Amino acid sequence: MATTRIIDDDRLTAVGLLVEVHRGLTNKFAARLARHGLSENELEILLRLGRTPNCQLRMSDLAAQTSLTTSGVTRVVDRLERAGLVTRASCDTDRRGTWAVLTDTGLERVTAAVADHIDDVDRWYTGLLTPEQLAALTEALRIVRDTVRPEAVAGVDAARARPRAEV
Amino acid sequence: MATTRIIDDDRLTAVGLLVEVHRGLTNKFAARLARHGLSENELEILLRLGRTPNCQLRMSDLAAQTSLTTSGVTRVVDRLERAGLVTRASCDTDRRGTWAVLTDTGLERVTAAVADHIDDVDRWYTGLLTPEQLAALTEALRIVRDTVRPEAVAGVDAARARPRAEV
DNA sequence: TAACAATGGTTGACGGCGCAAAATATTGAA
DNA sequence: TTCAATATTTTGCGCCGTCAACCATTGTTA
Repeated sequence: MATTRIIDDDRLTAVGLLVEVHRGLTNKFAARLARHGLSENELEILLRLGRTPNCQLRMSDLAAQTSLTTSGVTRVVDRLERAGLVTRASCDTDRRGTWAVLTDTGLERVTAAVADHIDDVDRWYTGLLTPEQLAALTEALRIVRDTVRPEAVAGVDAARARPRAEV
Repeated sequence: MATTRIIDDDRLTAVGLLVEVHRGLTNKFAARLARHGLSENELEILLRLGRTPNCQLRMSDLAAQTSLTTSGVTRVVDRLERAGLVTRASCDTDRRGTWAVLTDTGLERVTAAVADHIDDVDRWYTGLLTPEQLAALTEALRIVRDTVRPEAVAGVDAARARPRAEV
């Protein structure tokens, strides 16, 4: 029982803060997203598709970008397809592959959802900080991201949906 | 299908970064925690208990601090109890209430786990930044945390396990 | 004191996601 | 050609945590 003091450490509270902020934001965002019938993961997938020239991406690319498992992506896309926001198309050049393709209604839906979402982001996150604070935050996060999740860095740009870049 | 341009926004990438970092860190941490037989949530609960003078906290307090549901806390504590790291004790002053009490082996376990964990935190997070960068990051996060999750601010300090602070 | 709302905690049903094993397609080598 | 090794996606199973319904206790109001 005695007194314990190992457990208070600055580094620990630093991550703690990050985790708390993440959870807090997630909760704040969830409500409005739900009004659009979307979860955070679903929004992210739709976004990634929407950022692409042809509005399509291969399942494995989605998995790489989102740090969902491929199986996770399968299920999310299942739901989105059932909702009519995405369709699957088989890949001509490699018949193992599958494209997830954003439908027109999918594009409309994500556009509307994102508009609202950005309001929330501004309200609960970026809008709370001075430009300098935000810049510093972003810079620090980018440094951590680059070493903790290097695939994603490549992923964002290398996600050219057209001829399917070899990895 | 057409060309899409709605979807690129600085604010969006700012949250995206936060989410990516969180996921990345979570993944990095999970491996070593698993070697201690703990999940992130389990570690957090043990930590909160360990920080307390009597190594005990009420279920509802744990829920408030961790932003798990009360039912979530019930199940985590179930597991921890099954593992012998925590016991439940009924509360004399309010017989609805239940204390979660850290056992001696629980304290040992969390101490060992935290030591390793801090290494990871330093390696993948705090150690990557200059003191100034870390300070700026922490400050910005704290601002966001305070508005996004005000309960937690009170919670951390008001978590005096002794006579049970009224909320 | 009786009646009833409010609080603390647990339970059952359920959904989301990961892991590992399938199913299918591709590539390379003998 | 044929067979092994590899790559892409899906599926079976199980864990974890939420939601809503529930029981027990406490506080309040009359």
